[in-house]
Amino acid sequence: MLGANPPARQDNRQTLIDATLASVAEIGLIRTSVSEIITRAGLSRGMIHLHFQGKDNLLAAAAKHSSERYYKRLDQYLRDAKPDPQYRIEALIQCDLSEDGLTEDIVRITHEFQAATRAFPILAPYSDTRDARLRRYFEEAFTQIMIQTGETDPSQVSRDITTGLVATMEGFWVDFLLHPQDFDRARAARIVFRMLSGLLPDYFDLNGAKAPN
Amino acid sequence: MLGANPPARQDNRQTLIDATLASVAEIGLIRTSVSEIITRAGLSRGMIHLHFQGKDNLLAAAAKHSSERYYKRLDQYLRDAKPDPQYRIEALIQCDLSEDGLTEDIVRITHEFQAATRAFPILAPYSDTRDARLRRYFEEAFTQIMIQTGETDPSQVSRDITTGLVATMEGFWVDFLLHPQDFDRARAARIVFRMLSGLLPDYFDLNGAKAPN
DNA sequence: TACAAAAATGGACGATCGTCCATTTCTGCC
DNA sequence: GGCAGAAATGGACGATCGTCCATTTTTGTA
Repeated sequence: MLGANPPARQDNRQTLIDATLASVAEIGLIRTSVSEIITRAGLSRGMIHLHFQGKDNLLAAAAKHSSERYYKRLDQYLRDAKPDPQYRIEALIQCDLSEDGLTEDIVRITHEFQAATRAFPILAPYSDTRDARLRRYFEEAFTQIMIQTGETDPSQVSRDITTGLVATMEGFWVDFLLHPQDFDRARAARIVFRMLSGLLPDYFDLNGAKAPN
Repeated sequence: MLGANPPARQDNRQTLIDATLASVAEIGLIRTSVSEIITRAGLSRGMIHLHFQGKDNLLAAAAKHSSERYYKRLDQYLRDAKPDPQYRIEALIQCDLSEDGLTEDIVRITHEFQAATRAFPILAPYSDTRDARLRRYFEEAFTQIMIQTGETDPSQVSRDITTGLVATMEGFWVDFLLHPQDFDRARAARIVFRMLSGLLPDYFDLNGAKAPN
């Protein structure tokens, strides 16, 4: 029957995606087999073929879901931030280091998919979107600041600062991945703001964004 | 016979390690099977068991070899650097961004092993040694600088700057991994030195280390 | 040259992989 | 209640996985 129980169909689809992400986070992509996924999902083998036509498409859907979940959090932090660019920048940094944005599961999943791009080219579109979106938001905000400061080449300087900042945030994720128990979110934020206050002392101090004098 | 042809034995051992690293770089750890390795090495299946008792040990040996290769380059750059801490720091940065230190193969291998730590716990000791050694060298040099500047808490500040710098370098590696063709080594170095010159303007400018005034 | 030990070979093994499909179960309408 | 048709099942399939070992080849010494 057309449209018969579409919610249930979507439920099982999502259950498979959730089980895949849970498995990737817990035992890694290498050990995430079809059997492992369907066991975690509590469904039968055929479901993967029915919903995704194969394992690769399921992995892609899982990567996409993980990526979109990250976007949503980022946009939510931006909506809650003051409109001035330095506060938007602070919001992005805090989001990327927050307890709900940077979890062991999330950072593991992100890095597993990043590393697996070579073996599963289908994952490529979702493997660096974190960087891409974060970069765009940062760059827009820094360009606003550079225009305010009367910088002669606002575009180049904002691109440089953005690249450095994104790299630093990415590096903190790797740091967290390798040493989750030693990682200090507040210290990481302080370090980032120390760096920014060195570059833009009128807009940042060690505690974060500040109102221009 | 005891000691019979030990060079050849070591040759085949190293051939297996090289083949493993080449496979990991080219097709990823997931697709790096025993068959793949022995085909690349031009040896027979049994050699892995003979030399390494199993695939896991071979992977660990490959990770170790890759890690030690990184050390050697780092130490060579340090030996060639001027003794002042800012020049040592510059040397470490240049090493980590150089054309022989940061290649597509190396960065892929590094990230594959990092991500695989969960599936192969035996790889853990070699997965974050890059960070560890780089961190130690940086911190020693920054501490020297902080003592020179009369900083009240040289240890804490140098640790913070080191953590931020290592994170940034790590992030550039991820950046290079995802976009090797777009990556600009000189620009990456400039960005790092821009960051450092903001923090320590007496020791760095946009071009790198400078002699204190 | 003959011999013993190490090195190297490559096929066999059971386990597990991902895919596929014949079958059963479920669901909403006539 | 009967009937499509979709949803879901789970076993079968060939391929490939990593391991292991009986056998052959190579090597250095006696």
